[in-house]
Amino acid sequence: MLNYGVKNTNLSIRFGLRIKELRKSKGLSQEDFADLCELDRTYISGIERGKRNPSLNALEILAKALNISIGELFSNL
Amino acid sequence: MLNYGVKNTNLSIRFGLRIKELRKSKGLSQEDFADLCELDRTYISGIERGKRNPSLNALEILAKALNISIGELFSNL
DNA sequence: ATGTGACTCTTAGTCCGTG
DNA sequence: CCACGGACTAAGAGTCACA
Repeated sequence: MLNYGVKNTNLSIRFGLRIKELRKSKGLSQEDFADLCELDRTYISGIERGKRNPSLNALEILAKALNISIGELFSNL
Repeated sequence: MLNYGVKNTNLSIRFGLRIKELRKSKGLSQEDFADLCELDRTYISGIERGKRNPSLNALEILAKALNISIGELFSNL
């Protein structure tokens, strides 16, 4: 895999912004959203800031909490 | 995160089949495809068998090698 | 309400091989 | 050409105290 040790890749940044936008459109705080996902608040924060590289499993959890498909997580990306 | 230690989740199985289908539609062997992705042959094999839980970064690599968007990886899923 | 560094534990992903 | 395993290193999951 390329990009060893590099956080803040373009994709993770754009993905984080997308999650933030989707979360806000539901009127949820990071904490509310984290509870919905049964994930830690700081983990959500890390994703939204592009500091995390979530797994397929995590994507599924995020999508379910937002009531959209995984594919839709990547619309406008 | 729930589902510790559980491989073979429904999603990873379906996703693996989707990757396999997309790879074959390009007439590529697992090894050819792995080389294209600059990923390990056994890792691709694991993904297709639903034994792996690829990261967002890995999804991007797979999508690029297949010349489709990440969202399209999840069409018909 | 959120950002952030640092931490432990587990997994992602590699590299060697076999049938 | 592919499924599958063992052993390994780098990175992700998940959490905390503090700003």
